[in-house]
Amino acid sequence: MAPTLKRRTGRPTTSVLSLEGIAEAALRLIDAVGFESMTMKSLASELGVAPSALYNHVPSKAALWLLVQEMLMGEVDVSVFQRLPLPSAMAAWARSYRDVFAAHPGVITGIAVLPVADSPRTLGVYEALASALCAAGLPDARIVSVIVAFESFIFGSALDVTAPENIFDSGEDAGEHPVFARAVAARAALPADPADDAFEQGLAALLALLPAR
Amino acid sequence: MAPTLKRRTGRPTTSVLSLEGIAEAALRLIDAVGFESMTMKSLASELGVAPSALYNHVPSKAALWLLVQEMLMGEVDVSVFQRLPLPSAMAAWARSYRDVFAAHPGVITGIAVLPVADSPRTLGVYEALASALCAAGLPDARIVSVIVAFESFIFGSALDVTAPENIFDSGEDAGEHPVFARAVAARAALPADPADDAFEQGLAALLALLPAR
DNA sequence: ACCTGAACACCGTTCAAGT
DNA sequence: ACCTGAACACCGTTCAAGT
Repeated sequence: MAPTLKRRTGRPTTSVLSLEGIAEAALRLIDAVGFESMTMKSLASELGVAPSALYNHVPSKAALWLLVQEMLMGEVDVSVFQRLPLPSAMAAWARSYRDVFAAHPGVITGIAVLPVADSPRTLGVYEALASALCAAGLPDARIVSVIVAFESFIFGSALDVTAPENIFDSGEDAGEHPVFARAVAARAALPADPADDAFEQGLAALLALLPAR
Repeated sequence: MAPTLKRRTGRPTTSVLSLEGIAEAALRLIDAVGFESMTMKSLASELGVAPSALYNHVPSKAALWLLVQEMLMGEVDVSVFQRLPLPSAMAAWARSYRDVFAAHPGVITGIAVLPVADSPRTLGVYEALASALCAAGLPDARIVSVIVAFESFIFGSALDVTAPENIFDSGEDAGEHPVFARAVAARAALPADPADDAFEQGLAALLALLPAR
C-alpha cells in the first residue's frame, strides 16, 4: 500500500534535469513572461521539480543566465563572413543578430542587468568579425572600434523594441508638439515596417565605416 | 525624562520628505550602488525615514523610477538646436545624451528594465529634434526613423559602457582568436580614449543620414 | 498630512534529510 | 548523485496605529 508510483522502470534513469534542458526552459519562460518574471520557482515548476533541485546543476541564477546567453549566441549567423563580401556580410550578420533579439525580446533586458561576458561563442563571433575587417584592409587599431559601433547600434535597436510603441499615439496634447506629431503620422505611410526602417537606415549609414573596396 | 528629542523647533515644519528630495537621493543611490541594489529600504535609510514613509509620496518603485528618468532628461542639452547648424547640433545633442549616461552608469540598466515612457520632457526633446530635421529638409516620413536610429546608437553605446572592459585582456587562449587579440592590443595605441573612439566613429557615420545642405 | 512598526507575499539560496 | 522540504535573509508593498 506504500506509494511506490515513482521510478516505474527498473533501470535507474539518469537525472531528470540537464543543463541544456534547464537553459532551454529558462529561455522559453523568458520569452513567455519576460526576464524579470522568470523566477527560479517558476522555472522549477515548469520542469516539474523543486526550486532547490536546480542548484544541483547551476550555482546561481546569474550563471544560468550566462548559459542562456551562450545558447542565443549560437543562433547568430557568422557563416556569412565566409560566403559574402564584407559589406554584405556585415549587414547580414547585423540583421541576424538583431533578429535573435527580435525573436526573444525579454532577453535584452537581461543583457542590461547582467552584461554579456566573454564566452567561447562570443569570442568566436568577434574573431570572425575581426578577420573579415582585417582582410578588407581596416587598420588594426580601428577594428575594435568598428565592431563596438555596430554592436552598440544593434543592442540599442533591440532595446528600442522594448520601449512602448505608442509613445505619441495618445495625441491628447499634440498641439504642444506639432512637428513631431506630424512626423509620427507620416511614418505610418512608409512602405516597409516603420520599426525596420530605422534599423535599415542606421545600418546603411554605419556600413560607411568599412574600408572602400 | 521622556525622550523628546524630535521636533526641536516649535514651528511645525513641513514634511521631511519631498518628491524632489526622494528622486535626487534615488539617483545618488543608483550612482553609488547600481539600479538593482537601490532598494526602497536603502533609499529610506538614506533619507532617515522608514521604508513605508516613501509611499506617502510615491505610489511604487516604478513610479519613482520614472521621476528619476524625467530628472535626467532635463540634463540633456537641447538648446544646441537653436544655436548650431543641424549636423553640429545633432552631434552635440548626441554627445550630451551619452554624457548623461556616462555620468550615471547605473541608469541604463533601469531603462532596460523599465523603458523610458512618454513624459513631457522626453516629448520636448523629440519636438526639438523633429523641428530641426524638418527645417533642414528631411521628409516627414523619415524624421522618426532618423531619430530612432540615433537614439538606438546612443542607448547601445551607453549599454556598452556597462559591459566588462576586460573582455579579452585575460589572453589565456589568445591563440584561438589571434586576429581579434591583435586588434585589441592595437586599440590601446589610439590617440583618444578607445571607448570614445567607437562612439565618435559611429556618430560620424550616422550624421550622413541628415540631409545635405 | 505624514510617519512608524508589524505584517504579507514573494524573491534567491542553503542545507539537512531522504533515495 | 540528485531531489525534497524547511529555513534564512531579503525584496516591494499594505495598513492600522500613532502624532
